[in-house]
Amino acid sequence: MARKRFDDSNCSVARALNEVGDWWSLLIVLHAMYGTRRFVDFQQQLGIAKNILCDRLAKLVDNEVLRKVDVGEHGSRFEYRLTEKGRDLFPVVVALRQWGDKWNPSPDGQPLDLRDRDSGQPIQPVTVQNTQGQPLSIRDVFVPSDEDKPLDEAQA
Amino acid sequence: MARKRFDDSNCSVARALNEVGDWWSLLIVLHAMYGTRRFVDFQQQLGIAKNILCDRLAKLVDNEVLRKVDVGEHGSRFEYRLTEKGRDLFPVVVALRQWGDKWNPSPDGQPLDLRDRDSGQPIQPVTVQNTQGQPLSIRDVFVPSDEDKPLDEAQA
DNA sequence: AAATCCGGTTTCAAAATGCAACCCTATTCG
DNA sequence: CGAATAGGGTTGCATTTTGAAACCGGATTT
Repeated sequence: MARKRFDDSNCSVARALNEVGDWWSLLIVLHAMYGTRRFVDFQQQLGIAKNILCDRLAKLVDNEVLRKVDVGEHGSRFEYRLTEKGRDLFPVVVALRQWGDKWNPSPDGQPLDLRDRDSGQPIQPVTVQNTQGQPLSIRDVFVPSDEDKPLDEAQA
Repeated sequence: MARKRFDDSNCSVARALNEVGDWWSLLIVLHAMYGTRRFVDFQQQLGIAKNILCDRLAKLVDNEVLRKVDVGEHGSRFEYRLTEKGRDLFPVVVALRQWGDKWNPSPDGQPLDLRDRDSGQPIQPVTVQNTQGQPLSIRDVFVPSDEDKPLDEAQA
């Protein structure tokens, strides 16, 4: 049968994965962040089948992660641009990239080097932080709950 | 034909997605972070088919995101526990969850409330930051490169 | 002894995917 | 002008992946 969907799930991670959780969508968003905007460019850079690319772009547009803009210059030209919602995936993409760099470094061995445009300094590792800006591991946090139930049951 | 794989890709996001980029793997990791450890519990909480769960758990173990521990208490019992590599996905999961909460809030309307165990205060939104701890948007960063080539071509 | 739990494997139909071949509109090349 | 090419898709079809449910085998509870 079909892949299970989570539209109605009350877990926001599941709902998020429903929009950008398949193999291609997040890579498309990543490339969009690096400046790719046109159909053919996505296709060539990703090596994705055209029908799948069509489908994913349409879904991302439906989900308002991308906007399809008719740039009527030369015949039918369109650009797929990130919306604010799409740009808001920046921390997710960077965190995932840093994780990949750390645990599956590329043979070529050049990790992501993103720099602050103002200072020219590299960015910091993406972390979960408390109000003081101190990094928190999963063991440093808890889910508050009326009945003080364990974490196992406080989620979805 | 089959889904394309990125094992050999020189893009660490692609490699990361190869390990946790399918529909179920990241949800499994999420539940593991909330404390789920046993096969049946994953199965019931996620509503995943058993054969798929087997496959995903095995892959996560292969990729050293989970460790399979034989807790020989009652017959054949195993626990799947996060490794350090798996725990290191914490910022990714939290960032994704915050994104989901922000842009696709649940009907029930209760966003993630994770709190610092020490202070009891809610955690901050996960952001990309410069060395001073200031949040950076995608427009605030650049990829340094020898030829100063545009971002479009500096990626993979 | 019978029923149940745990962790799987097997079977089989229904999707999702990838490749290649088309299509239509424009633009450029000779 | 006519032909070739580029952009952005759609269609067909074979290969995989997925999901539901059935089955399995050891151990445990009843």
